[in-house]
Amino acid sequence: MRDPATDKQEAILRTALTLFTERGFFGTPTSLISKEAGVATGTLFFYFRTKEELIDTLYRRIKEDAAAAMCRGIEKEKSVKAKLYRIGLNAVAWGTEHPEKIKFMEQFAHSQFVSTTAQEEGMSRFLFLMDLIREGILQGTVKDLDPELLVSLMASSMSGLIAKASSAATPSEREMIVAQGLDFIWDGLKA
Amino acid sequence: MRDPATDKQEAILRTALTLFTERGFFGTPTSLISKEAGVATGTLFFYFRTKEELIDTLYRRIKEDAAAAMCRGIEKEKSVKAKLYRIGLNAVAWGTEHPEKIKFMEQFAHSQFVSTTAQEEGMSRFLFLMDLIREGILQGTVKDLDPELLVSLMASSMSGLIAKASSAATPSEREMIVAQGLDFIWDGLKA
Amino acid sequence: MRDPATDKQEAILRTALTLFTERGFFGTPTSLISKEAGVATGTLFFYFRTKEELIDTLYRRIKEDAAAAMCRGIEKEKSVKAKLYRIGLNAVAWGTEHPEKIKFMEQFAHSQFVSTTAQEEGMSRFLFLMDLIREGILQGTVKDLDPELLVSLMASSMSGLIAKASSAATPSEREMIVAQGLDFIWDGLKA
Amino acid sequence: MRDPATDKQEAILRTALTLFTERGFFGTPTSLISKEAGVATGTLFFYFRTKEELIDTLYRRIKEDAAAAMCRGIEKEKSVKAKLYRIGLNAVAWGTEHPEKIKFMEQFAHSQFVSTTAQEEGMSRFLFLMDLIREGILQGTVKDLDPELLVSLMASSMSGLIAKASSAATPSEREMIVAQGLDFIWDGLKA
DNA sequence: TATGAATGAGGCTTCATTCAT
DNA sequence: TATGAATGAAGCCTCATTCAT
Repeated sequence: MRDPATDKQEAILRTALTLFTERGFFGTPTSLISKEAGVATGTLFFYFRTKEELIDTLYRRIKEDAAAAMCRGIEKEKSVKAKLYRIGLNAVAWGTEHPEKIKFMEQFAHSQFVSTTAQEEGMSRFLFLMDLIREGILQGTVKDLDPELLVSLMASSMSGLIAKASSAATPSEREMIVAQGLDFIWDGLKA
Repeated sequence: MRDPATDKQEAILRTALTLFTERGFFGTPTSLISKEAGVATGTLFFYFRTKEELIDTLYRRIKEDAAAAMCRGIEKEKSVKAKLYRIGLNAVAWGTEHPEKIKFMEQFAHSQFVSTTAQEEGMSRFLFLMDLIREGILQGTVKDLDPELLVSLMASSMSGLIAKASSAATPSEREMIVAQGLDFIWDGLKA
Repeated sequence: MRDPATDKQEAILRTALTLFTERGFFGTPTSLISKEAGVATGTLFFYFRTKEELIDTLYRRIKEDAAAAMCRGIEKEKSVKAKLYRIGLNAVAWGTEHPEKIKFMEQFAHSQFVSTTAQEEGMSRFLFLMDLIREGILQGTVKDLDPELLVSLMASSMSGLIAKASSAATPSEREMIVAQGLDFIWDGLKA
Repeated sequence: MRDPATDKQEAILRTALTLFTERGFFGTPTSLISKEAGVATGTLFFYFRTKEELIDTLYRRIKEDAAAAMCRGIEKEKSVKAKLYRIGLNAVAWGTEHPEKIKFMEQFAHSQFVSTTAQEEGMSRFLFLMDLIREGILQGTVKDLDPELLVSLMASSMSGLIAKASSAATPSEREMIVAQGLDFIWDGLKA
């Protein structure tokens, strides 16, 4: 069923993600990636022309994955508030399930190393958040401020919340942290 | 008048900060730092045994600087809310005045490259924030939640706010962003 | 016909031996070795992870070579005395034919630089000498002293003899030196 | 009573000897020597213009010391054999008392690093050995061979003997080793 | 005499990338 | 597609030596 060629590419991406989060972009030689992935050095460069391209590809995949995860079930919610809570819950769930991906994204965002094209492109995937905020403003449930500012504040608090939630000792403790954190954010947003 | 020995060390630190924020830790060879600082290669390693030690030293300096800047004038404020606003204003002011330092700190925080000793040590400088939140809880003006969580949420939103404020086109626009951002944070915190 | 990969490794070893004996371990940069061997810098480190590993490998090869050379034809000799003479002749012949190898071994033996693992391991190759001495003692033709002491004395005189023989002007002079040197050693050993 | 200046020079020489034998010439930076000797980096280069000059000076001192030690009491002995035994005993005694000096000499002798001037010059101090051998030949007690060869054989066996004697567990064991070793050498030399 | 900050050439090694097979 | 030997530029760091004080 599987294309064996694609399998190698996938193995490289999977291994790269693990190693990058464990050792950083610069602490991870491409030779190590190929060794751990069980392919030859040349194979990596057959699928990705440069190390940077490998990193970019990884970035796009993860961003896509994150966006998809956050939207899940959002259409079932009615109010803007409920939708934002759903997004928050999804985000935290995804973040705690894939801590390597979160770590990768953060490393990527703060590395001067990488081409900014991928960085900007990725932003577009979160435009639905902006739309949601705008909707809330129109309805009068969200503060009538610059939507960009609100999205930015929301996103940054969310990233702090995910970090905190990931370090929770038990699932129930995590749930409480998430609930309180989402309240913080909503109280900050609401009109 | 100046101690010439100290001058060279300072020149290295100053140059390193600029280059690290422009090109990243790994994009900045030590040879470039010494050249730009106007000293010999060996001189850098006379003052800092390794590149890592240079980065750590820079980190500690900046953290210290940031903590001092944030506390400025805090004793004049009476209420917890006023104190938090003052801290917020200070933080944003410092961040927009020293964008390289902000950039450096973020890069440092997300780099697997660097020893975590400096990282943990740095945290201790911000314990006063925790104390302030605790005071607010006791007074009933702040939500009665885990203070660590609140500090974490506050700090992360603040970092988003600083980024937004730094990109403001005019001072008056910046002021507005800051005011709105601090309202967001306070509304999230308040009981 | 030749494995081209092995050829490069051999070229490196051959060049390294020459340069090490001419200029010493520390007077020979790895960059010079690779240049003279006609390979890239990286190639040397592809075959030998460190300079030390290169030196160790060279040491083991030479030790092996020496041991093999010394044993040559020994089985044809009957008496212990004849065997010892044969070994002595072999040793001197090998030493004068490969002065670089002798020089390398001496430099290696007296360099704190190098791992002692290779050093000890090498000793095992000369256990047959000990056995021969023991046999002579049992037969009553060799002094009944600690065999280790006798081997040690024999080996050290032999190294002096090789040095002297190598500096002989003519082959016939060399033969005479060797004959006299072996007499010295045998007279020292015999009961 | 002591010239304080001379004290520093002596401290440097003493420290250098220790460090050189422990870590090798190349494993011992001059900076470490000065630090351990308790002087400034510049001071070392005030007394010795280069590192090489320091090593050479050390070499000459030790060679002188060794020659003096070996001759001790030789005039009391009558026969050539007795004199050679006395020299042998002296040599072993000196060698086991000053293992660092032996180690230093060997390292020096096999290092391409160092100027050969000092090396050759040092040889002259042992001409008395040659004279002694010549005397033995004239008397008919020593083999009538090239005296240079005999001295060379004797010297090299002696160095093996010293190594063996130094590793003796008890003084009485050492004495036995030395007696047997000197017998080996004399039996090799005698007519 | 003595100091130690400063120098800079040079050493070892790494690693992204290529290319013949 | 896949391999892995080979490349060589470039990085970090060492250390003998100098010189102003």
